[in-house]
Amino acid sequence: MNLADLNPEQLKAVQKLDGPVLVLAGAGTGKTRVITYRIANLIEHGVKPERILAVTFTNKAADEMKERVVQLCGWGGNGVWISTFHAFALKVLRTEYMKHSLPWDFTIFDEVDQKNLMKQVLKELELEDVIKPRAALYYIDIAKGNLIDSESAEIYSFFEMNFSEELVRIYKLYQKKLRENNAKDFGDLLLDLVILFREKREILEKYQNHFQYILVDEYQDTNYAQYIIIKELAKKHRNICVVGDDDQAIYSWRGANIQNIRNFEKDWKDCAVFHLERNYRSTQKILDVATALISNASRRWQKKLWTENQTGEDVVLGVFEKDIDEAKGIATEILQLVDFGYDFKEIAVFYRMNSQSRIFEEIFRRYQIPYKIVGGVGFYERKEIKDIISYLLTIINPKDNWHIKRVINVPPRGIGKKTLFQIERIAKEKNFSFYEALKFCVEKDVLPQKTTGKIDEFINLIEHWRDEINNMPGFEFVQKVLSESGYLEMLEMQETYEAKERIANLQEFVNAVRSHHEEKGEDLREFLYGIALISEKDLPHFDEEGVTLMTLHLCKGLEFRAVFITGLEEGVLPYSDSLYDVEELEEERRLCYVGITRAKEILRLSCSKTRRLWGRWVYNFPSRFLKETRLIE
DNA sequence: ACCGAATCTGTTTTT
DNA sequence: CAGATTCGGT
Repeated sequence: MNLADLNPEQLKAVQKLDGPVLVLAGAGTGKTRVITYRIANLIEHGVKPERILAVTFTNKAADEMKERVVQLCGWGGNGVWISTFHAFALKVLRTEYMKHSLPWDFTIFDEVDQKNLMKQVLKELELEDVIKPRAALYYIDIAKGNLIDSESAEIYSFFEMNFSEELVRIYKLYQKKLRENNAKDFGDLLLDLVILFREKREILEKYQNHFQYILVDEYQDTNYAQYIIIKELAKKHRNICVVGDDDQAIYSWRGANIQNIRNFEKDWKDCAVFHLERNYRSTQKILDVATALISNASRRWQKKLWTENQTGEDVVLGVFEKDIDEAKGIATEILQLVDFGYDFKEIAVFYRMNSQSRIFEEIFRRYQIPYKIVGGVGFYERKEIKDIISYLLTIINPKDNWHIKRVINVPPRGIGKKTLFQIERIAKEKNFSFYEALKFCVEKDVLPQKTTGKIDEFINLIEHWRDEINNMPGFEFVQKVLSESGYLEMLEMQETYEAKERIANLQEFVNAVRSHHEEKGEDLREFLYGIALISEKDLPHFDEEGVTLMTLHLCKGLEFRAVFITGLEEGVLPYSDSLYDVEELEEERRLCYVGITRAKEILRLSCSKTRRLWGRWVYNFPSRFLKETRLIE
């Protein structure tokens, strides 16, 4: 580590090791550098790496941080606890549950699982016409983020709306079903950690004592639960350093509370505050546009970003007739940039919603521009991937009543709806797990002979895999399950383009298992138990050549030499639902600001007069943000 | 039990 | 427009 790499403000933030520290870091001001150097500095001052905790929001940020810390401090850097909030919570919950003989082997439900479960809940309560699964899940997630569990007294006043009674019932049944499936959702991870800390003081104290130094990245995006977790953990040593930028708060819809960072100075009275305002990333002209836009935001910390970088190219606005023209225009410009010596992977295209990516895919293929889409339908959300994961979870966890139902008839084994219903009934009556009920059916011969035979075959298959799982490396085992289950065969028979794609995806999954094993030393079990926390962003895109396509939300924390921000229209950016809500509009502006500040040299904004949205042609006005940046009128 | 066709529905952003 | 769901024929 060389402290000469830092500017005066950065240096101060890195050297003030003890006590609460707030670092207000504007976009591109070397935030990550401050965090990593701080960690390195702590270690140099004799702090044991394992007594430092650094929390981030995405796995990608965590991995990057880890890498840079190791670069700075060598092998010792590996000991630092660097992880996302959710991964941290998961790790503590598993460890402590195991120690206290609580069910530690729960699975984590992803969005699709959550929605399916919620559908069941609503059906059972006959509330399908009252509220949609998505909406119900949203309210529950917000409740969890505010530490309102389904049994607490405040729950009634928390849901203050005309269907709060129903919501409470929904919440309770949803939690009951999660428990029955030995599962937790994302919100539970944080909520249950707080509950654990509250119920077992000695556990909290153990972690309080253990972590001498705590760092939090993107603090402006923390929700109440995360805020409490950090506050409690830091109570003992009071060495807490948070880094953030209220101008880049874009997750309020997920329960993030911008006040957490705005109130930090009140929470920690004697805290030191450092402002990072020197931007190292963008040209002056890009910064001017960003500043012009964000100066329209209210109640912000006054920051004045400055740079000694070059003036740079003008920021250009492109106005197009149709969305397809926009895509073509951008494609043309990308090819020009490449002629100028830019590399495809130094260029990014941002948009508000995933659905906008389609048209770029189409045009880029036509123009022979290599591209990679980040996000969208996540790799781990694809049907075939969820299927193989379900097989594996069924194999390693006999109590899993959820995933086994997903795979029992995929490929078709002649075990249909009626049979399933019977088995569920038996499971409920006898208080068996689904798997136990299956075995029971075979032993007692309660079902038609034909079906019994089919079920027996399935059980034998599972048992066989359970015997074999420890006899070979994880990726080989996955391959084995794929072929012995008949899943691969089923796809191969289809001989369609789509089926081929699916087979390729499964192959990629096998590779992912292998690389996780080789790089992180994780065994198959660990990999599976954490899989719901892995996002598309972490897939090995690596040196893949190509223009990056992604949503504005995903671009935070990244930078590119050239950036295109598309769809700057009223109703798209800002998004239509936010047009009449001041707070939401502010967040849309910040979202746009985040996108702009990713650009190092070239920034192009664009809008289209009409575009096909949800199957219809819609006519939009240019975004108000364009006026605010003074690029029009 | 299975498959394909017809019909319905719901549309942001994500750990 | 695409995905999920339902329905009807085998």
